[in-house]
Amino acid sequence: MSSEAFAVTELSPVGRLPTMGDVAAMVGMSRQSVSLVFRNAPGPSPETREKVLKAADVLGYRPDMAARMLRRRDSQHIGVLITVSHAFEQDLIDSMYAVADEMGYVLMLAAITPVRDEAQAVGEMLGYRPGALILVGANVTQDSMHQLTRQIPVVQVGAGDAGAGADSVSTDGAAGIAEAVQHLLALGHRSIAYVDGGTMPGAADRKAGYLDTMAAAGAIPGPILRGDYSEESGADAARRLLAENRLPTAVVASNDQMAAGLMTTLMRAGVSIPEDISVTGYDDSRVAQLSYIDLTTVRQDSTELAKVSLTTAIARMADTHRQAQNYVLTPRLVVRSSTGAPSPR
Amino acid sequence: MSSEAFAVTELSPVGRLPTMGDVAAMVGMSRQSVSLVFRNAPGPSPETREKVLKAADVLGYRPDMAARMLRRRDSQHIGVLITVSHAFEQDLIDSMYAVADEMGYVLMLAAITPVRDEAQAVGEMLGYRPGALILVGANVTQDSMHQLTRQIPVVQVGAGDAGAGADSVSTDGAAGIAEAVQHLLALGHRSIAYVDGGTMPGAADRKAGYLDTMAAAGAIPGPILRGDYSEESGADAARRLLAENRLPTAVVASNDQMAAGLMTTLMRAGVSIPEDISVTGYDDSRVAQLSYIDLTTVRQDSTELAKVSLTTAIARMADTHRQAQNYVLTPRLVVRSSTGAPSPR
DNA sequence: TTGAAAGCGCTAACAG
DNA sequence: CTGTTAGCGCTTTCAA
Repeated sequence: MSSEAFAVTELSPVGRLPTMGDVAAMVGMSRQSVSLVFRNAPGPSPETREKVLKAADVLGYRPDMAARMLRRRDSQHIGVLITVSHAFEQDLIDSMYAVADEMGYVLMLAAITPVRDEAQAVGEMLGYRPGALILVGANVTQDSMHQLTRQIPVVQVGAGDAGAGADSVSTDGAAGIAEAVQHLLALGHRSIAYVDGGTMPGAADRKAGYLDTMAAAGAIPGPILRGDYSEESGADAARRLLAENRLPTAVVASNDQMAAGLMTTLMRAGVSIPEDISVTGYDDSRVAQLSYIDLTTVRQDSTELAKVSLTTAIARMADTHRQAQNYVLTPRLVVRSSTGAPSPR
Repeated sequence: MSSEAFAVTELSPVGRLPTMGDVAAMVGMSRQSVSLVFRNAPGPSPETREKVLKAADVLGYRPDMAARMLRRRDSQHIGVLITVSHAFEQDLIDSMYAVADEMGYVLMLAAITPVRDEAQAVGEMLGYRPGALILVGANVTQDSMHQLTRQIPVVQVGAGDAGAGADSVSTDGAAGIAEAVQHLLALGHRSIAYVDGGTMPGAADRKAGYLDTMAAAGAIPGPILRGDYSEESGADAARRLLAENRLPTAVVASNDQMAAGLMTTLMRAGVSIPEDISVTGYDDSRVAQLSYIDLTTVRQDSTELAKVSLTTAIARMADTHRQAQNYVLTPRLVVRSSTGAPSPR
């Protein structure tokens, strides 16, 4: 059996990958011992481990994940659903891979795109029987979520309390936006516009933070401009502001991408930032940190979000009967050059 | 498939997903018949198919991909490696999902991130034994590529001829940039700077297109600014231009993101586009199409790239002995408002 | 169209 | 540490 396997590997231009048996044969041991080595399970001595790993390296062996997934009782796989167009999620994924690796779990990615909605992505992911699902900034209805959580542990990240039996991890949007508004109020702004995120994840909380803080300070809120977390909707908001006869002295956008679109559009129209108008964002994603945006924003700690999401998912896999938890992390204002005192009118 | 992708009628808090046997039992048929239905294989009558699918829907059944992958002789899975931070790749993934679905193949995604290099992503992907690997804008050394192509068919997308036994699909970078340069020359520009992509995929070809076209027109090339396809490196290039005592009348950037960073930085410095300086990009990704960027750029047809990449991968899976092919698609200039005639000095 | 039997590569339980 | 036995959920082959 094993010698035949070697022959195949060497002759064909695209060789079939070796199996655990090939590795075992090479080091003169049983498949089971090799299995123990690759699972990091107790048993094999350090020398044995090294010998096995070396042989595997020579052969180019890697455990077959399909076989492993099929056989394992407890899934070590976690499905992650992402929207590829939101800057913040990229940072999150990065952190998630790191954390998952450290904890001995494997991440499987599925993308939600304009032509491929949540339901499709979820359905495909379920085919792999992951131990849990992590939804990053996904828009799932309460109904679908209910059905989903009956089948598999679900952790929703970055979109507030998920309800419907799902765990959730997010930052306190109301508190974050409140910090941004207070920062502007302290600088002396009273006329502060807001760019809303509509039905996007977390948008409702953030808007509430704006309204409450303005009210508490006795400032008149508005105008409130509609948006959808995209750069273009931020640019639209800017155009609507420019169409008014007078600009507010500051704008709070409910995410960085809209803030960037808004800022750049204002700049193109000859409006200086922060001299003529101050702008804040939310997320502290890559765009906020670009030198030519340099946006005062509310930082979500992506490493922490990733860590909490994964530990929650893993805890839930171990005990499927436990209550759904809602973790709310506290965001932090990061002041950059897009905000300043209002200039006298 | 139906809209009720998450349908299930299970009672336990997190129910085990049903198997093919459960579906078969429900409709009083054999597992094999159910299997035929789910594989869209000939045999079962239309009525049988419908009955089976309906039962599956009620139970919330989906075929176990791990089992399927393990047993199938010919893999229907294709691994796609992506860098999550390049705007153009997002469009590409979108198209790929659509094309793969249409052709009956399943895509598995793995992300290359700053903390997770190509080798790691490739290694993980190989564990799933996909039929082929598609590398989107990846940076793989000739050595690694050689080892890789010995194990599995590889298609490199968007980075020119891959060599080392890999198929490749890309657009003609030299021709594309040549079009951009000719467009500027026709407008009357003679002083045209270039923002290079360094070691990034496709950068060498694009640069050659710039140099050759300038030479052919008898124009003196330069300055050539180094970059790495990131917004920030475009911004850096802008700062370096601004530090000179006089600006060129036009800048050709080797991708859209650098063009965007450059444009915005120039605008912040009070330089008008296209009045003071014209700017072109490459890719026609989402950023180029933003209303406040509205960049003249070289369009890569992501749908076509996706289609050719997948058909190539699939052809190679069917016949592993066939020669590696290098497909070169012709890009097309898209003129927007970031270019115009040079203003008299 | 269906049924029976085999087996993909691995993990898991147990006795040595 | 090894060997044995079993089986995850599916596809495949062959025979009915």
